[in-house]
Amino acid sequence: MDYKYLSELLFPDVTLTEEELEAKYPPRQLPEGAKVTRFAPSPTGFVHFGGLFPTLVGERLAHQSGGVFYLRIEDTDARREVEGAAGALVKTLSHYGINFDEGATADGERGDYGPYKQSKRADIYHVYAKRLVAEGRAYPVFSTDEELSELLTADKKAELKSVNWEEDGQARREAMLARRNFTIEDVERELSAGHKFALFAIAEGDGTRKRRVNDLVRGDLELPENDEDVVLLKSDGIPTYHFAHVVDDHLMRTTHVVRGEEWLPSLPKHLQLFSYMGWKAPKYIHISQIMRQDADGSKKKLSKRDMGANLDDYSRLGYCPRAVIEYVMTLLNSNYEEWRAQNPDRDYTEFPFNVKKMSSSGCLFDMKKLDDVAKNVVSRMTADEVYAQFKAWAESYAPEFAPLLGNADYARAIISIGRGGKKPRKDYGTWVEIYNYMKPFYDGTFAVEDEYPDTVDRSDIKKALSMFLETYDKNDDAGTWFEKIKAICAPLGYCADMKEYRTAPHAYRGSVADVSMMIRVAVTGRLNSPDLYTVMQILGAERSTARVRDMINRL
RNA sequence: GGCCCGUUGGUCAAGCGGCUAAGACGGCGCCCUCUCACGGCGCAAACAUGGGUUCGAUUCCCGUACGGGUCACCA
Repeated sequence: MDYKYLSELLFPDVTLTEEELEAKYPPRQLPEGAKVTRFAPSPTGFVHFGGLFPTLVGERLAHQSGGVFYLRIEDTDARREVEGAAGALVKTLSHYGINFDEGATADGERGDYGPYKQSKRADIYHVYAKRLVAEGRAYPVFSTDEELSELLTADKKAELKSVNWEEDGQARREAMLARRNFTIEDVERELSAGHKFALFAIAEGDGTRKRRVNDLVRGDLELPENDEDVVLLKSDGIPTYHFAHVVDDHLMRTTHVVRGEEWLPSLPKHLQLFSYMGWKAPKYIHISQIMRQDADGSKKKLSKRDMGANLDDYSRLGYCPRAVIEYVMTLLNSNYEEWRAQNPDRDYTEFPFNVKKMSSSGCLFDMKKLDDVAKNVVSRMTADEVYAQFKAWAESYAPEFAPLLGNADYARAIISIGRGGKKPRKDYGTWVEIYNYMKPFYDGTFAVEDEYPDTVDRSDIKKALSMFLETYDKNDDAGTWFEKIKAICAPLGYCADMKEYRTAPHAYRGSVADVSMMIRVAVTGRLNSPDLYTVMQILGAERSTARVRDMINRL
């Protein structure tokens, strides 16, 4: 068959040449060892938590080495595209401090290796598609519009639960061989009938033979050679992921492809295409999926509906971006926590990220661990930082509370409790938690949420609160303030000394802890609170005593 | 079902032929203590399994089991 003629028949409009493209997208001038990586999402929705892994790896690899991190939008499937998803993606990632050097950014394209949207690169793909046809390595498959729409709607074969794999495989092999069988006349006839064609690459591999391929995290792998014809171009002329990946990552001079492990099975296809093209394949890093624990205890891929799957969930729940990043870093590099312990105040970008320290087994998403990481992150922040971020959060998620934060000094005083020093307190890790923490400090949100335990005598409470009011002096320091509380104990038959009380609890009606509790509930409305003295200092004498008086009247 | 990847405490994980098998989260206990925390100290808790190789296997090889992925004109 005259493949050259066939290629002209199929791609009469190709005017670009490979030489021109190579000249337009020359090898990048970068320092030795600089890595070029990309985030290449399909704009089908929100940014998935699982997607943050490869993204962060790519970003670190590039920026740590003085390389380039770019964004390429893989919008080759128009049916699944979600309007505005690409923009939202960039925005969310930027919120997490992940920024692109080039690509389809929010304000248009940036960089010399574009276009960065695959839908705008059709003419580029066609240059190479044409060449493969001319070399006898790719062939067209025609289908009528009816057949096509049938294909497009019969989307998921997986829905056919009981697929007979053996028959299916046999049928596909036969279909494949049948498709390769055609004449030039067939093509001319189909073309003149106005039928569209998909372009397939001929698989020259032997599926029974293994080939050693390398993955930077997994090491050497034994993968079978590809023996399945791959779709290069769909009937609409747009490439599939496989072809686009090969062409784009070559032309954009990607050095390292970081992607989910679900791509591992199709790696032989990609390697084969690189070899057909005569290009050097990039290095690959396949990342394991993030799993979640199912109700029955089994592991499941973190899916879209799961809590915590959508990155924007974390904003709503009040996790600051740095906490989420920090958590991801601990999952990505096993020695990260150790490094963090030694460098509590360094930015995570200073951590020497190492591909070799990455785990190759999938991990379970652990909310508890995230919470702990978040507490650590927030505890190391300055009061100003916490104030600014919390306020921003409140404006979107707690609008009724946000105005109360107008008094910055007051809010900062609350936030400053236990902050600073070598071992800052870890009272809250999310803005939701700090919101709850702060409520008692504002009359607008103060409420008696906890009742006194039934075991406590009401008249004792009344007496204690009255005595407290009589002796309270706002000018007392913490020591004398507490001495006065102790002084209340004896007349009521409570023990002022905890040690002593523990030795003989039945000798007393209660202890100074109980008396403190009575005051605590009156002042904060809760059984638990930060240090009571400090709370009252922040609230001010007037408000504190007023709340105590209210409580006395309530009882 | 074929192919591929994986398997150290409940979770994340160190380990890379010889260790009482780290550490972190969580759990539990004790201490500190005006509460809750924070902090300190401690406890329980693991090499999936069967064969090899070896003087010696968590570590190397093979099988089995289990988990995951994948088999689209989706990515």
